[in-house]
Amino acid sequence: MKSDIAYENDLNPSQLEAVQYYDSPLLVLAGAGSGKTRVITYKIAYLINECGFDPGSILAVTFTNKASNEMRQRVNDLLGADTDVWIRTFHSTAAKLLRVYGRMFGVDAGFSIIDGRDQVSVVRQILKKLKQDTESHKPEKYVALISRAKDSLLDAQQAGESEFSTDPLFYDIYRRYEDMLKRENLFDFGDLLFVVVRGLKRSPEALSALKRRFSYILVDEFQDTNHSQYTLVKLLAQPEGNVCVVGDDDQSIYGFRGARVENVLNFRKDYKGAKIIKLEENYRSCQNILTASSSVINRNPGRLGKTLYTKKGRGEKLSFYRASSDRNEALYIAYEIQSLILGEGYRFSDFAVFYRMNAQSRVFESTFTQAKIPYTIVGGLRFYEREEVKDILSYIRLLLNPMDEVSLRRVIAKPPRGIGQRTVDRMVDSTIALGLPFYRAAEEDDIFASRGRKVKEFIAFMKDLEGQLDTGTSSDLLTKIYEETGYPEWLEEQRKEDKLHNLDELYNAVEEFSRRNPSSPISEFIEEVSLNQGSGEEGTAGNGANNRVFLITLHNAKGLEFPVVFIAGMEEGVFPHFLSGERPEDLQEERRLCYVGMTRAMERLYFTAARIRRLYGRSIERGVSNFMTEVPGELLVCREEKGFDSPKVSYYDRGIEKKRTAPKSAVPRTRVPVDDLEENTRIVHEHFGKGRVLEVSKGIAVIRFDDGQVMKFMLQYTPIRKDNDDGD
DNA sequence: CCAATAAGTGTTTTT
DNA sequence: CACTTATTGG
Repeated sequence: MKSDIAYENDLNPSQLEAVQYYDSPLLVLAGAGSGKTRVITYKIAYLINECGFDPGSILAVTFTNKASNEMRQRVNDLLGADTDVWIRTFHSTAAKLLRVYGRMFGVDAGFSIIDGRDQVSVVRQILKKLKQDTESHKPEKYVALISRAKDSLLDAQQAGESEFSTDPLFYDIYRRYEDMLKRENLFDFGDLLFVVVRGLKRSPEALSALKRRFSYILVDEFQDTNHSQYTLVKLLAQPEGNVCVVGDDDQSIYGFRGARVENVLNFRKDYKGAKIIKLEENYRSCQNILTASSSVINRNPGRLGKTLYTKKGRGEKLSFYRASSDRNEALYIAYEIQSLILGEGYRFSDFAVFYRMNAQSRVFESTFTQAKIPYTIVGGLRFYEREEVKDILSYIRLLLNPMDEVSLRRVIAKPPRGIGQRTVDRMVDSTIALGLPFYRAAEEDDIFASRGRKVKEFIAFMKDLEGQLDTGTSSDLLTKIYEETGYPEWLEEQRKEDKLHNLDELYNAVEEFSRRNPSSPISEFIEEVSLNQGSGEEGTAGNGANNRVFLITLHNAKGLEFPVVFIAGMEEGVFPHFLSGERPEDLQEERRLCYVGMTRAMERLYFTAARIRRLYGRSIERGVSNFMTEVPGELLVCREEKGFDSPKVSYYDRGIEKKRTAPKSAVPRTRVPVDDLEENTRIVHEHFGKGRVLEVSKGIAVIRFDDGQVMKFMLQYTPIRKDNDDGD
């Protein structure tokens, strides 16, 4: 196929240089919105079309599945066909290598992958065995330590030798954790990379095999690489230098999971003759947004420093709104979205709401549902992490890997079948002692028999299901599991409609998978969902397939862009998060996160805060985030919520002391008095205060508020009423 | 020894 | 609020 890509036309001079350069290792310092994905995708096309690289020998790594899917799509569009280029996340690259070259790496390629919550339950198990209370020794803390050790390529012994932690208990826990995972052929996320890197270091054959396999390597979001990821790239790309990394030190936001910005800063030292190209023209944001975000990020010391510029106009000023409560913060955003749609012709999909914590999404979900604003939640409690979905998947995992104690413990009492903790402990002990999967061990050890019929029944039906594993389709197997476990009936008894619905969704997902990959075993489905944690049907509401507002954490927002962005929860303690307050580098990472959020916005950028926020069942009053003071005042329009009666306290929050609060539904209550609105009527809007009606037609009112703002509202959904001040 | 219920508690970000 | 552990009744 002849190449007809207009490189010179489609790319600016720096981008073009980055695409065409391949004489030595290349570091592209790409500012926010400077077209870095464009560079990577065009470079892949260029390598194939102009330099004669075999597509299958190019490896392009990203951090999220979302990013890799998008990149594949764009490469396919450029090349006009489905490409063989390896476009994968780091973890999926490592998993694939281990599945294919398991023997070379000395691992059993039938391993299962466990997620963070499984890790916690393993550590909890270990702490129990060690008779340590989980109050003072939090499992999560040890999981984090273990993960960081693996990121740093330290096993339990090496961690001990290098005094990785000051907690002496840690090494014992880590060692037991390793033993258990090994015994059960389980890999956590950190293992995937750790085992590959260790294998490459130990085995020159493996290393040279992979070097032959991959002739060029591209890495996206290089500032987010941890030590093991950095080492993997280095092993594959040194000394040949066939590598291009793209990153932005200002967007490093994953320090908490071991990312090292220094990897960007040190690239030139580690790769001899490395070329550095900066991309500084921003194609995304208006000048005001760019200026404001630069002003924020400038507070951070030790940056490489870039000067971003744009040819776009100044655009609107940024806006800050402080609501009285989290609920009213969400309402404000809902009205603002409706107003911009009516007044400026935006669509729902032009908007995104960013927040620091997943817990903040709930209030937006309920408020948007009420306001009839369709939304999509990205991240949060993902589909494949939901209890009922994980339970069913665990049955499959247990069938695929009968040594998997984590899955066994998960499913054994779901639904309850008369087998408890104590019996499982015995089953597991026996399994360990005999080194056999539990349903083989049952034949060797009458401990199982002594527990009577219940255990035998469980084993019998698991054996039966095992027999079904290789016969029939994946969806047949799922049907069988639904039938034999009685899980759906169990949910039905408890009236868990949502959960039942999720099992239907799961069935659809499996069926869809079978259709897409007719010859693939169900293990590949499990692999996909284990690594692709973000995919699947997310929580959605409203109709219209793609025209939805995005609700998303700041971390997940990286790499995306939206015409209008709301950054919610701009409160000290929420953002920056109070746990990041201790060390200055943590605060700097929060600031980079703020920068990432701000630079997603193309045309309009709003900050919002709540004076009082309900979180973890408590209502707490908080001050405004210090980040707000870092946005230049002349670029920011600030407003505070105005209530119906009092300028400060809203109506909704009178019952902060856990007394009953105002009626749940704001919509019907506010609809009443507006029917007779006409031109020139004085009104009060719950959030924007007093104003005058300029125009009313088809249920939409145009209002000029006393502070000069003109906004449009759908009367049906807006808390507005006639101003009766004169009368009283 | 199992399973349902009550009480208590900690509060981030993700592959 | 959501999730873990302690308790009690079977």
